[in-house]
Amino acid sequence: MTAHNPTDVWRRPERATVGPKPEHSRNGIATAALRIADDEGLSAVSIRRVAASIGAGAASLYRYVKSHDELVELMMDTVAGEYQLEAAGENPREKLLNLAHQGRDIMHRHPWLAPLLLTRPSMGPNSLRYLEAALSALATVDLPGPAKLQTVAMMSAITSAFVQNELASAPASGAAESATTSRVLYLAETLHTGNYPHLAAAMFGQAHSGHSVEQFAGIVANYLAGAGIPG
Amino acid sequence: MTAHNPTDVWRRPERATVGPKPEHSRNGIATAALRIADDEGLSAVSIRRVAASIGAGAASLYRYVKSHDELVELMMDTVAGEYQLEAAGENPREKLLNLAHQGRDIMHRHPWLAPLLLTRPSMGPNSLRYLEAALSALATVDLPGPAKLQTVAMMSAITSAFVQNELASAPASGAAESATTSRVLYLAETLHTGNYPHLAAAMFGQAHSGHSVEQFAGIVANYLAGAGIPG
DNA sequence: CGCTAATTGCGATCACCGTTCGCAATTAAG
DNA sequence: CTTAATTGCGAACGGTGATCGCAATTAGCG
Repeated sequence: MTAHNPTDVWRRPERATVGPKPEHSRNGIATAALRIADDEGLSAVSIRRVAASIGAGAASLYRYVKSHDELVELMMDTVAGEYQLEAAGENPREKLLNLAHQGRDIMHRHPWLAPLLLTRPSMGPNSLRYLEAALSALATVDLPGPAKLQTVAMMSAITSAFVQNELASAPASGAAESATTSRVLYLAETLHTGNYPHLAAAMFGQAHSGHSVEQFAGIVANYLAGAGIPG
Repeated sequence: MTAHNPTDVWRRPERATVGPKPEHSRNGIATAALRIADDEGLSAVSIRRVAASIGAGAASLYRYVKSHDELVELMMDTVAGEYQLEAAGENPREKLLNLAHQGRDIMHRHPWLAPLLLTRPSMGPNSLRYLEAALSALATVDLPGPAKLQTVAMMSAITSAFVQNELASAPASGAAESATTSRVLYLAETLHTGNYPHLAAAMFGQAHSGHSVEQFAGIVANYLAGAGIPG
């Protein structure tokens, strides 16, 4: 019956008024989880693993976090704190573009982030501060509130999707290498059958022209312009 | 050492040349898994659950599918078969828009799809046919192959992200209801603190103006126009 | 000060999960 | 008819998220 929501973490006080001093903190736990995710991927972030990495018992983590999803929520909000929100630009479009570039950098630093952002909303204080900053950049724009919200959401989605493409086609390291080559091999086989002629033609074109950053800037800027954000 | 790739399903023959007749088929398994996912969500699609639903032992499923990921791959390709690829439009932009609308409909029929499409590539025959059709719509467009590919990928990502927004803000049914109201409640609390003024203002604007379909069409059309797809 | 009530850490345990193994039964090919 | 490959599957392994109950700790109150 109690289908807990991950965002409930933010409604609970971090520290109780009575009882023994907690030996750990949300921040410490989030940082530990973050390091594991950066090093070994999100799937390595299990309750037991994180608990062990800070020298705690598995069940103890549940004093700080009510579910695994809440742990992830903590992680997401922690990295959302990496934004430099005061950074700005000449006009609304430039300001948003600035945020988008920062988002791309953050997702490159934390490869597990992009899928999460595409999959679930994050509502921690840092995430809300980011949203607030993005909307603040649109303060002078004459658009209904929900439209502004949607524009920002769409920009974030585009950013995440783009980064995920980048990461997927990046040089696979170690164990993931065989997986990637296996996929490429299968694709090569399939394309040689003669079905999918347009696909075959498209993939044999010259590799991406220009740098990835510029492509990204172009796509986002173009989207914002079309959405009515002045620049 | 053997880090299996989900796309390996498509390299194995469905049926062996010798041995007893299989009692099931990839299609039957995919259909059963699909029904479960539609009814109870993707998390209900476990090997044991699917096996039981077709009257098979858990270990038997591994004769058809080498991993849970391959099962998901089967599901994704099955729903990719719901596209009507011969449907068209007057110009490239209209043709792609047509595909985007179909994609949106499919994701509405199968709420578990959008997150998957945003998260992993699908390379089954039906998925490739879809890609081929989309690229075929761009045959007359003067753009390098990789750019066409990226445009299609971006359009799909935008579609998935948009649908996920739609589904998230849709009337939550049953058990998910409490989760949604809990989130709204937390948001209301937080906005009343006075921080996040722009956020508060944006959320109190009139609800989405116009129908969702039209917003979707506008966003996609605008993106395609900016990407240089003639219409 | 001492008592009470709340809170912490956590070992043990539960219900699942994906996956592997070994074996009996079935079948096409030589 | 024999042989070799393939199927179905019960049993088991290691791992997961989550819960429970208990001993230890602590703030606030009388």
